[in-house]
Amino acid sequence: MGPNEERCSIAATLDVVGDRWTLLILRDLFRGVRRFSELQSDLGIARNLLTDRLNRLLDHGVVEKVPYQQRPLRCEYRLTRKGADLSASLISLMAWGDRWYADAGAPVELIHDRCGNPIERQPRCPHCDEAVGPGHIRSRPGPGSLAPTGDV
Amino acid sequence: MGPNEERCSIAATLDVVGDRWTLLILRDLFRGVRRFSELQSDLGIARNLLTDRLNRLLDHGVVEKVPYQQRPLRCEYRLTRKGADLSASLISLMAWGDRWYADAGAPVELIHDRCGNPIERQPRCPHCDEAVGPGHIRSRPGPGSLAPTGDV
DNA sequence: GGTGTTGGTTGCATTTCTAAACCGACTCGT
DNA sequence: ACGAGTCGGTTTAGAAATGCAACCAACACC
Repeated sequence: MGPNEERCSIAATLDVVGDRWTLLILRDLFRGVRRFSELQSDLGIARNLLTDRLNRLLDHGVVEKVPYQQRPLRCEYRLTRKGADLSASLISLMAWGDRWYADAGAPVELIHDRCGNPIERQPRCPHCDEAVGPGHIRSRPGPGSLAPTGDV
Repeated sequence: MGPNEERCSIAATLDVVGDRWTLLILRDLFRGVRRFSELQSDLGIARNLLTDRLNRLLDHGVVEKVPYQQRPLRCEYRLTRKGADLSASLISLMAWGDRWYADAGAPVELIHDRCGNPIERQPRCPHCDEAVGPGHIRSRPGPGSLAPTGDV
């Protein structure tokens, strides 16, 4: 897109999943909704768009098609490792919605499967062993760039 | 939208920022790009769309207009507290892009301003004191809902 | 008075999205 | 064997969103 897009991982990510429907599809896949018709009726998305978005996700290796029955051959869509790895992003978006729009409290709580305790969703500094708020994060060029530094 | 949208914080969030341009605008605001013309040329977005997206963000209280000079009165756009709070989401998206698309290493590194160490961007369990991967997160109804449970 | 900068608005062509009909492969009931 | 139903799509036509370029207003500077 713009001149500064090439070296930005946010833009790279949005090229793949930066679409309202795509993100909602991924949310449903995380929730265990995996079949075409289930996704369609759950989301209320037009069928051609659902086809298009799923194919795009297949192309990018974010989901894969897995047969759940033969004769007639029917497949469901599952997150690949790469796709599952988006959970942190969806969780962050959810955290923001919880915080700013869920007046009655979070509709859903996320918990660690092993211990049952709620999960923390803030960036944190392992060195200082504390959560790091928006105002205390800086950026600097990483191994893959020469760009200047700024605040995040 | 679909039938299951009402009580989902992800959908609520996407209603506000679930748009490719909106997320890129927010990224730029985090990076310190604040003026209309800077945003326009940096992103390569059409001016009418930029106007529209900024107004939408203003309406939702995610950004605010702050004069940076009088005569002629000119304003820049700044993140509110609510907007700044989206940093965790953008950071997660960036982390995913870094991981799956930055072959040469992350273009940008995020560090804690106080100590200069890189920030951890994974959800974690404060109880077990460890990072929690995608496969080890479960969901259950929170204080604001009656919905059934599933995996995330 | 003419030129430049900033922050827009307007109008029109192009792209994308929605809704609804249609289709192929198959199963099941009778 | 026939008709109805399910699943996973494709096609089509109209509505909405987007992109692009031109225009505009307020001012500064010279």
